[in-house]
Amino acid sequence: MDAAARRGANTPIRRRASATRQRILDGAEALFSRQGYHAVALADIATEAGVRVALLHYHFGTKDELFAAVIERRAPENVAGLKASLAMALAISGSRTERRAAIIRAFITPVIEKSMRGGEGWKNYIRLLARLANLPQEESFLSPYRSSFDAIVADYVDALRALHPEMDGQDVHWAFYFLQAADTHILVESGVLDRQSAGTLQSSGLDLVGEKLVAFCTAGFTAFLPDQGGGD
Amino acid sequence: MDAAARRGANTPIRRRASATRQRILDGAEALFSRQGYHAVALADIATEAGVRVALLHYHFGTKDELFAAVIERRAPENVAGLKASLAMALAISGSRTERRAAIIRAFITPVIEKSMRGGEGWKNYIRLLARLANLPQEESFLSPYRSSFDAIVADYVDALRALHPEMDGQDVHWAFYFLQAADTHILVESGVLDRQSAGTLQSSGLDLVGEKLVAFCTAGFTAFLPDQGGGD
DNA sequence: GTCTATAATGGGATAGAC
DNA sequence: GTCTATCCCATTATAGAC
Repeated sequence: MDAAARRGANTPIRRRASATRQRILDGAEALFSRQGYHAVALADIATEAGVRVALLHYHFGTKDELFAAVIERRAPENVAGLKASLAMALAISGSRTERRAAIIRAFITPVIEKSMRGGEGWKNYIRLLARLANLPQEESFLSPYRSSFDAIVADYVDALRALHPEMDGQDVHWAFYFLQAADTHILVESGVLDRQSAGTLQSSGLDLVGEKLVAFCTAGFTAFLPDQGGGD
Repeated sequence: MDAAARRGANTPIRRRASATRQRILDGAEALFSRQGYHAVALADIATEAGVRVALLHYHFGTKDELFAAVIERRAPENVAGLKASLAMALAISGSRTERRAAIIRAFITPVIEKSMRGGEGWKNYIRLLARLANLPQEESFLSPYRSSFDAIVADYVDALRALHPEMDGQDVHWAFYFLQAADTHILVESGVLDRQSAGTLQSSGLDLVGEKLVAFCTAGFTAFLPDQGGGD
């Protein structure tokens, strides 16, 4: 039986099944990202997706496995986006400060881009990842995703080290760590900024937040440059 | 009946009750900080505290109320520490960069101090607060604590504004927002740095992390200073 | 693939004895 | 104040009809 024959026989069912799977993943993604793993019941997800609870088990197995499926669905595209973004940034010329800013921007903006203009699903996915990044070591969900993400982070750190050979290698790690820390926090949209600025600033306007963060972090790196006099 | 008589009659019982309450709070604090609200069962807390589940209800009511009690126990001391720390920082003289660093350090170090040298309870408490700070707006636990914390943050922002009148007022908010974002992340001890640096750096050594973060953020603020040429 | 029905356990909360 | 016993609802997961 060749591919065409197989598809001819199975397409209608496969289509519907696949659509159902996507809707379940969408619902799970939305709820997990807003309430966290433990606060969400499978019944909630089923309602959100407009299906019966038994279907979740049929398509994905246990709750843990469904969660993992949510994480893994968009992971490759997300990592690929970061990889491509870094490659483009490395092609940019200019002063070292400009090139440093380009690398940092290349890390921050693709994720914001997906969150702001990738549709509701991406927005939820990014928030979910950011949430997970803010969990203590003890809670180790998403183990599979971590390795590929850490690998791409290593590429960014290497790029910054190559740009600043005069900088202590460990300090580059520290700086990038703080960058990531701030980045993951803003992507959760905790609302602290909105409250503390009494509404004059909005943390949900991620485009602006991202640009401000790039500026802040680019300047932050200068803390670890040797000769930075910085007097006044 | 005067205070002495009342105490004379009730002290033994009150003592024991109070000790029990503290042990329950300690256990709840430890588990909530490591696993989050929803992942922790009252039975877990009871076991951790070495008491029966019914006692949790007797002393604190519902699970929500127990959680609130955990937050509120150390909140006043924590806020008072930040307030005192800011006052001391404002008395420091030096260059504007030095004074900016002093204010930033005054925000970061007292919390680290409590986490590192305040005993296991404080360590757990700080991690719990940091966890909560990384939650989306939707999940609004700790509402009572927030207002007092936001008030002290406002004091820090005001101090930085006074120090840098040439800086756009909103940019000061942005910078302090990023500072807080990075700070809350490191206090969770997510372990990302440890993984990404292959163990050569440890995010659990909060004293060092704090000093690096102060340096990074102090430099980060210069992004929003008007005339910063920063060429190379 | 999707449904109904149900098993099996877990978890928050209360009553009442001591 | 602390204990035992228990209620009752929520939740995960499976079995089997369609």
